[in-house]
Amino acid sequence: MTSRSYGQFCGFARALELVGERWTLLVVRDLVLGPKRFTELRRGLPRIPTNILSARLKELEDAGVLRRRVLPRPAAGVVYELTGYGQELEDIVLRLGLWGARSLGDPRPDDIVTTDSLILALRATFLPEAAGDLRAGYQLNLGDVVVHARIDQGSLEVGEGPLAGADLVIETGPAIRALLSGEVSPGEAVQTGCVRLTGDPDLLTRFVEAFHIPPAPVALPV
Amino acid sequence: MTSRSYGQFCGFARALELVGERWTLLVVRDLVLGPKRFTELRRGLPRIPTNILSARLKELEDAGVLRRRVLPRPAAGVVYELTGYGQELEDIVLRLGLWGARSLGDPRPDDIVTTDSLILALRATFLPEAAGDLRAGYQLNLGDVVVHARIDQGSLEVGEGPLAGADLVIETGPAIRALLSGEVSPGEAVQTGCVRLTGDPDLLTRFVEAFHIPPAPVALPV
DNA sequence: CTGGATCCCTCACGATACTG
DNA sequence: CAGTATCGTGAGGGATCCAG
Repeated sequence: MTSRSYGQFCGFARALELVGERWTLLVVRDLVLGPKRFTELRRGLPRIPTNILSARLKELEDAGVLRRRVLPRPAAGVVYELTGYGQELEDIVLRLGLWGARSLGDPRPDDIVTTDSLILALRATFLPEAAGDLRAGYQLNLGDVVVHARIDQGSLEVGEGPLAGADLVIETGPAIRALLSGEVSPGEAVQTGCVRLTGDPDLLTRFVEAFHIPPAPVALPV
Repeated sequence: MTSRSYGQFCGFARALELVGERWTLLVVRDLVLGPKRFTELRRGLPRIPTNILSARLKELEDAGVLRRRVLPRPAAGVVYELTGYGQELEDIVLRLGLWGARSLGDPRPDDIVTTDSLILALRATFLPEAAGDLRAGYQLNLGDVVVHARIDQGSLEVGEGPLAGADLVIETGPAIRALLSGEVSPGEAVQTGCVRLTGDPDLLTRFVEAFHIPPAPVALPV
């Protein structure tokens, strides 16, 4: 146990002791969007060994970051949900995600995209001021992950699944990153075929204004 | 190498791949305050094995977070300094530090306090609005770590070492945490002797208003 | 003296299998 | 569905050594 301590009386070191281990913050990331079952967490973190997930959940519970809740009937089972203390990590997770997105090159062969990470990414990249008075409903299909976003005068609501009556449906792939970072313009993206639209094409321009990843710091090796 | 990947095409997972390993963010923390030599970093992280420090520095350099710079004469040697990209972690580090400070109980037997972590802690806990129109110079002695802070109408400047002509010198120990979190009032702290003052005692009240740790979320086990 | 590299040992992590 | 049990491996820990 003592091996995990950094030996410093320091809030930051303490934070790393609580949530700094491998996988831990990814569990928090997925719980930011609401309570989840063990199996749902596994689905969002396909590479995590179940014993590690068990261990992380216990550690986070001990740390006061999440709460294990036994559901009453009829939905019997167990869910894990962030405590108030855990929820305060949301802003940090979003910021760190935005920071990391700038180093995100192209996906490696086995990289996956999860619904939760995409929803978080949209929330992290959203710029209310840049959205201006935009008022539109988008559906975003990234591979087989489908999410939707409703923008209404600087407010954003993102959710899982399709959006009936979306003003624009965007079908794309990993190119989404280059699009949001400005490396590829909306026009180019459509022309090269890495983005397909159904609906008003002008709304794509508004989309990339509203959701933005700052330019990559440098060209990075794989 | 592949073992370090989380297998997700996600900015947040990418961030954890870059700076999520053990010790990594503590290195960043110490570099936030300026370029440092290998040996200075060791001093701030007494428990880090030198091979791990070497490895982390290389990884951070590859990640574009820091730069290795060979100093010209007369101060020959090598310093490590954050790149612009690395500097953008400062705000995240401060926030995470403040979050973790709320779970900081009493120091464990071998816990140390470093100058850098104390300076960062003051910057993280500073509330410009709460400082109001305060204008004062403080010297804070925590054990044998000595730092000083100058507050001037919402602006803060913190540095290492004593402050000649300080309006108040605060000598204390781990009790500083309970003081900043409001668990102990300034009056109690002075009366119980866990804080000793030299200068205007009323300035201690202004101090704990200006630097504040939100209350602990729950009582936590050691 | 700074700035590491090298060695070995250990334990946490990770993969797989299995259970209430 | 929600985990526990088992076990191998590799990253971390700690001491030591070396080059400029």
